[in-house]
Amino acid sequence: MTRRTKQREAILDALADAGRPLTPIEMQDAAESASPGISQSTVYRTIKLLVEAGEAVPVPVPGEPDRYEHASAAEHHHHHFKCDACGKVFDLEGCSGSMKNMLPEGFTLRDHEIFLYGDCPACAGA
Amino acid sequence: MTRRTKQREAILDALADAGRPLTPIEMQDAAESASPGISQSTVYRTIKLLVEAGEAVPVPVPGEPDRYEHASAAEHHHHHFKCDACGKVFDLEGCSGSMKNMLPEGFTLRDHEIFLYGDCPACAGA
DNA sequence: CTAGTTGCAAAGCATTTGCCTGTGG
DNA sequence: CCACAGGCAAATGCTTTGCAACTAG
Repeated sequence: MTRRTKQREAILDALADAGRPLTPIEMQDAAESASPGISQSTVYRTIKLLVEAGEAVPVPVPGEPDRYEHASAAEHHHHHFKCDACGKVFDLEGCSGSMKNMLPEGFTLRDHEIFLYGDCPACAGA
Repeated sequence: MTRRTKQREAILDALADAGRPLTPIEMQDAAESASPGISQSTVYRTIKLLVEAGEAVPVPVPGEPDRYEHASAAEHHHHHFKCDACGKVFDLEGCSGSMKNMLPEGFTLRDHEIFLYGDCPACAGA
């Protein structure tokens, strides 16, 4: 039912190698060398499959299309950083703690998402 | 150059009255009674104008289209809560503090965004 | 073999833009 | 008056889907 094809390997490898969340376009570019001519439909379909299979995790980015990261990155609670200059999203370790003190009366808390913005080392240096 | 029309008043009033960030669709619905037949183009064009004029502020929601809130709500630093059940976004007071401890070596911090998820009082009660 | 996969092109959505009519000042 | 605004519809940009050809197992 889940067949092993070079397109799927290319996409999963791209995610694993990147070490950071990728957009569908970035995945397609990264997969292009391992599987030339790979189509966008395949990229999107494969993303959906990988997410359902738990091998990839969607990373919602405020105001932008979702990115996706390899499941191994999602094993621990973490957040993300987006570079103002190059637009890349990076993983951040840790979490500043509970958000409960921000919650008004009557609301229940299930999860939270934190995004930091600034410059990544490569761009800050330039 | 900025003409006062009933469509623009309807949209600005909708934002002011809502007291929480609205999607373009929600704005159109809310403006419908004050300005029947208002078109989507007008809603989007007006949003853009209001944002440029500083009367409305975009609220980026992870994985979803932007919402917008009235400028008065953005005068102080705050974050947002999204209800899992009804999908509405609410303003939250305060901020749990600095995020600098999450930042790896070499990154610079400009801003941050926090989103909490759970149930709002209306939905949690039901 | 043959059901799962792929590529292409068309279809969907949300948002933007062009164009011509309408109207605020 | 007449330049700014509004409504409609076509155009975008991103993502999904239908379909016929292809291929892994």
